[in-house]
Amino acid sequence: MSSDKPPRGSIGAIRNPESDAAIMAAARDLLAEKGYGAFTMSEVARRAHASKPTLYRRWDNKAALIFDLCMSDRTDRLRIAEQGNVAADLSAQIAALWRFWREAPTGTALRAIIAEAQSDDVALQRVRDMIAPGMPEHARLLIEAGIARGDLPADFDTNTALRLIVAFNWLHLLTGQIGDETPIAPAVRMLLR
Amino acid sequence: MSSDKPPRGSIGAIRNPESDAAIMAAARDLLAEKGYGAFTMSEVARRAHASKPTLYRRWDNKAALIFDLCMSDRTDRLRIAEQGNVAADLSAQIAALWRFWREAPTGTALRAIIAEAQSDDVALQRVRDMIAPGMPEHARLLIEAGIARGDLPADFDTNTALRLIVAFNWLHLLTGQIGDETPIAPAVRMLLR
Amino acid sequence: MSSDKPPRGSIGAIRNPESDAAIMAAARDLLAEKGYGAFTMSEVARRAHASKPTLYRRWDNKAALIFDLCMSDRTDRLRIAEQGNVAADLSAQIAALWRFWREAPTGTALRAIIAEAQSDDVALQRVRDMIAPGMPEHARLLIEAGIARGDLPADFDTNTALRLIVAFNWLHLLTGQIGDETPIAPAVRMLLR
Amino acid sequence: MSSDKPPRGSIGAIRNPESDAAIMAAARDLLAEKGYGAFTMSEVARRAHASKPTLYRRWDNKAALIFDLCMSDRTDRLRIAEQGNVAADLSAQIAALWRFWREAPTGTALRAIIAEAQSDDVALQRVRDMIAPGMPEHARLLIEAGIARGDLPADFDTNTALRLIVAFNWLHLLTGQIGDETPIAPAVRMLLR
DNA sequence: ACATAACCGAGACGGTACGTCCGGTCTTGAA
DNA sequence: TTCAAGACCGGACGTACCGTCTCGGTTATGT
Repeated sequence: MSSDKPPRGSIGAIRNPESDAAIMAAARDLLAEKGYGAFTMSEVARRAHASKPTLYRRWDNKAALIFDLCMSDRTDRLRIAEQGNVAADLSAQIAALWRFWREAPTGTALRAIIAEAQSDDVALQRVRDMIAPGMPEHARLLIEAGIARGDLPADFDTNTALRLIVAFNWLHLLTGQIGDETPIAPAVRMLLR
Repeated sequence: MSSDKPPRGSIGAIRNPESDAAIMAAARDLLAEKGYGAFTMSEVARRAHASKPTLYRRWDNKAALIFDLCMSDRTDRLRIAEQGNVAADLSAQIAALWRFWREAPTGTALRAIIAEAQSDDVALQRVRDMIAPGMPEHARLLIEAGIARGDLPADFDTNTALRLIVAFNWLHLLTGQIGDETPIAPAVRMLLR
Repeated sequence: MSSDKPPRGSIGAIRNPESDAAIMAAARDLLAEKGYGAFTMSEVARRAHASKPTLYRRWDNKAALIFDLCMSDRTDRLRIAEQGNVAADLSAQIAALWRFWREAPTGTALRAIIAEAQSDDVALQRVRDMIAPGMPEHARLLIEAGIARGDLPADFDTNTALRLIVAFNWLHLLTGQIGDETPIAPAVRMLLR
Repeated sequence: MSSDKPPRGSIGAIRNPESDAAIMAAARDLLAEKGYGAFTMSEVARRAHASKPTLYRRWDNKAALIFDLCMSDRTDRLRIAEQGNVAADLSAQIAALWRFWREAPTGTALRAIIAEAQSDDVALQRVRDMIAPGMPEHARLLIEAGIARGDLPADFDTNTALRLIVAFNWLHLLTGQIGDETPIAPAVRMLLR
């Protein structure tokens, strides 16, 4: 899964894009297999058949790499079959996100980057940018569709709702409680009235 | 602030209770002054004029100490002058909590323990216990008073609301955004209808 | 050769003298087996069942360790059976030194430390101290005995002779030519008249 | 001093002879300015507006470049006004050599190549060749003139004397003590009787 | 009165990750 | 075919922190 035996080597004076991919893949695998506690730059380098300087040429530090890992594979499996019911759709989407976090290592990566941000100001800023107003776009689109449809009042406070949704997701992620999806529906119901 | 100059020394075959306090104080100060990134067991020991074994005799590891720090000074300044308006009271209480987190190092400690919990299962369990159903008791009392008063419907989903409040607080804490209290009121309004 | 399996561990708040010995032994072995090019602090640590911080607690850097290695086992096998002939005795002594340098890793260590001194001012100063006036004491004693005996004139310039002897030894050491002892006698003859 | 701003670029299928000179000049300057510790192939390339492959196309490795540096500018300023007194002439010549080593970076280069030779067999062989019998030619000529003149006995052991002179020079060079010329005269006196 | 036992501060220890540095090789695209 | 530029691997460097361990000493308790 993480082995193209011969090291890639340089392809000239520009960075080898293969390396980026190999490193990211190795990092993803490592995070998935061993978790954040065993996530080591040296081990990532070893698995990617890369060298530590190559890693640090591309990412300032461990936190930056994990952040990229976080960002790299979002917005994929989060497409849901919308049914025109805001509450149901939003619940389904959150459940899909939780499922995604459980299956891909993205959930673990996000936990890691949030942890890292508690002692690294640069990482903190990046995390802040992740939750800018209107930010979980998928959710915003659902809500806006609901408003357009008239299911939600025209003056619905979308940004506040979105922020509460993010907060709700993070809380469950950070406490390792994204396995049980039953809390989702009541929360969504409360937010939408 | 962290100096009772003469080292305490032993008081015999039982543990010196002064040490606990001195260590906690040193830990609190260190966290307040330098933040979680510079929070080191060795430095805590040095400041407390204690030794590392003394620390580890009382706390299993760094996470346990930080957790204790978190728990030690809660539920103090969170008394607010209730006015009988659930939304206003709840907002005031959340604002008071944020203020408390800003002023005391408790906020930093909570951030630290959440970070620690991302790679330490024992810490994770402790964090989970912190947010058990009905858990921010102060808030629960306010909501229950509102239900009793009739301001909130009898079937109001208190636990879900509480969880959303916790999530909302954590999100702002973990992203270093507890300085601006304006998001509080809209969020509370959304939760209470 | 370098294995007392159980790691030594700390003996309290003072440094474990066993560690010093174990590290020095490991360093000596490594230098003898693999040479200066493969002499690595990590490898020394590994062989000594010590940790890198333990090495660096005792020696500022690689150069300091090698220097100690140099100094640790001098003036041992250099006792020769004096015959009362200054030239013969001095030649024998130099030959004994070359033999010592060949057999013990001290020769390699000295080569290493001289090399290191070319890019490390602290090491340079240490090397300078090694060759302070009157410094190869064994040789000085032989010459002084010769003066006392009347074999050498009373105004014999001992320090200059000593310095030339050191220079001669170094030249052959640094060029890997301490195996052939034939150049010794003519040189000594020239120095003593 | 090390800047011909426009990079030279290729002149086609043959090697650009300008590069050799530019690289040597850059290397010389770097060695003179920052010393051996900061002497880096990358830095030489940067200063010479050359690339590392260009360096390695012409020199096998760092040691080879430094060696060339050593050899490139010898036997220039070492002409002295001979006075027909072997001791005086030899002393003057050694002093001139030391001055040369101090002023040109050749002294530093020689220190560097000797250091390099301690962990590189090829460099070691080159260094050995530098001190082949009869090798510091300037000094040999002076001594041979002295013999011819009758100042030195016909059976004077020139090679041994030369070797001791080289050794003496190296010792002072390697210990950074070529600034004080007072030790020269006594040493020469001892070697010539 | 004295021995015991648990405490204490100090700090060294093994282990291991971090992020940096340099030597020598490789590839591109231009000349 | 050469060139400049610069990315690449490999691996050593020296630092930091965690949690453990031992020392030498102090103090309350048990005899």
